[in-house]
Amino acid sequence: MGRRQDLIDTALRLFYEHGIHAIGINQVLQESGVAKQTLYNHFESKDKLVEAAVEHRDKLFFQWLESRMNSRPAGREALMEMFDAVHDWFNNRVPTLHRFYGCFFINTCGEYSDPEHPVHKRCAAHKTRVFELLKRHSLEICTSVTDAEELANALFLLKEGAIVKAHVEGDLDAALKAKAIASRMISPH
Amino acid sequence: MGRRQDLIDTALRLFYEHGIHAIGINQVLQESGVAKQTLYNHFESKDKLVEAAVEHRDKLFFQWLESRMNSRPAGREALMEMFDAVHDWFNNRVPTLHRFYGCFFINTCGEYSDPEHPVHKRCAAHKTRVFELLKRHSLEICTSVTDAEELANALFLLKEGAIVKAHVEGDLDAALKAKAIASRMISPH
DNA sequence: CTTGAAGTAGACAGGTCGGTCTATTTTTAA
DNA sequence: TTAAAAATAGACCGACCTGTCTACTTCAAG
Repeated sequence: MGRRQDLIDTALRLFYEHGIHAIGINQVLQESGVAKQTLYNHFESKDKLVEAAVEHRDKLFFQWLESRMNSRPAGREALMEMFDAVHDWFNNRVPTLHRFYGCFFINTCGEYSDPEHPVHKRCAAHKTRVFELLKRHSLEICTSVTDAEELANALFLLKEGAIVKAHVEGDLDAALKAKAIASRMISPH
Repeated sequence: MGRRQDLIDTALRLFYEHGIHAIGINQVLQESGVAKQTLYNHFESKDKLVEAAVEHRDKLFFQWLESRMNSRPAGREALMEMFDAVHDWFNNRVPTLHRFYGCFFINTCGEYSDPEHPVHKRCAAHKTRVFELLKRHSLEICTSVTDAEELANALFLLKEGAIVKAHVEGDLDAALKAKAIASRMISPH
C-alpha cells in the first residue's frame, strides 16, 4: 500500500467518525504508525491531507454506488437499486464505507462552509458526480432531458434526505421509505 | 439581554459559520465582550454552552418555521409555504437565522456522531419536532394517519435534501425545485 | 452606607495543536 | 557493496486549547 495511503485511510476513518477539526495530526500518526516527517514529506499541510481524504472517499463511494447500480438493468431498476444500496450502507453492511456516520461530504461541508474552499469544492463535485449518475439512468426512462433532470433531482433529494434522517434521527429504515416514495414517482411513467 | 444570552448568541453565530470544534472559547469571549469567569458562572463547560446554543437554534428555527406556516391555511397551503420559507432562508432573507450555512443540526451531528451524546440528541429532537409539524398539517389533507405520515415523511426528505443541495452545491433554487416535486405529490389528493 | 452578588481583566496551568528540525535507521537500486 | 532515498523517533517551537484562580470593579437592594 505505501505510507501515503496508510495516512489517507487512517485520516479518513478518524475524520469520518469524529469530524475533521476534532482530530489532530498526532492522532492520525499514532493510529497509522507513521512518523510525522513522513506525513509532511507526502502532504504539505493538514489541509492537503484532508483534501486527499475527501478525494479518496469520493472514489470509494462513487465506485461502490456505480457498481451496485450497474448490477441491475439501466434505468428504473438501477435507480431503485440505489436505495437498496444506501439501505445496506445505513445498516453497516458495506465494510468499505466504514460504519455509518452520515455522509462524509455533508459533514465536511459543515466544517468548511466557505464554498470557495478547496475541500468544500471537492465535496460539491462529489455530489454533482452522483447527480449525473442518477441523471444518466433517468434518461433511460424519461421522454425528455427536462423530465430526466427533474426525476434525477427528485431522487437525489430523497436520497440526501434519507441520509440525514438516518444519521441525525437514527432511522435505519429511512432508505426503504425513500425508495417507496421514489417507486411511486416512477411507476406512473 | 444579559450576559448569558450574549454568550449563546455569539457562540451560535460562530459555531454555525465555522463548526463547533473550530471555535475556541476565547474567541466567543472576545467577540461577545464577556469575561471568562462569567462564562463559567453560567456554563460548567464548553459542551454545556454548545447544548445551550443548539437549544436556542431549535427555538429560533422552529418558531420561525411554525409562524411562517401558520400564516397560511392549515394543510396543503401551509406545507407549500414551508418550501417558500426555506427558499427565503437559503437566499439570506431571514436575518434571525443568520446567513445560510446549511442546517446547524445536520452540521453539528457531523461533529457529534455518537447518537447518545446530549448534543446529538438535541439535534435529533429538533428534526423530530419539525417532522411532527409537517405531520400535523399532512393530517389535514390525508384520509388516514398512515397516509399523513407517509406524506410528511416525503416532504421532510425533500426539505432535508434541498438543504443539503443548497449548502453543498450552492444551489439557491433547491427549495423551489423541491416545492415543485412536493406540489405534484399532493395535488392528486 | 453597606453588603453581597455579578462582572471584569488577566495571569496561570497542563495539555494539544500544526509544523520544523535533527539524527538515526531502514529500504531500495545501481 | 554502496550510495541515495525514504522512513523512523522524538525533541522542539510558538500558538492555542479548556478551565481555574485571584484581585479589582460595578451596581443594586436592604
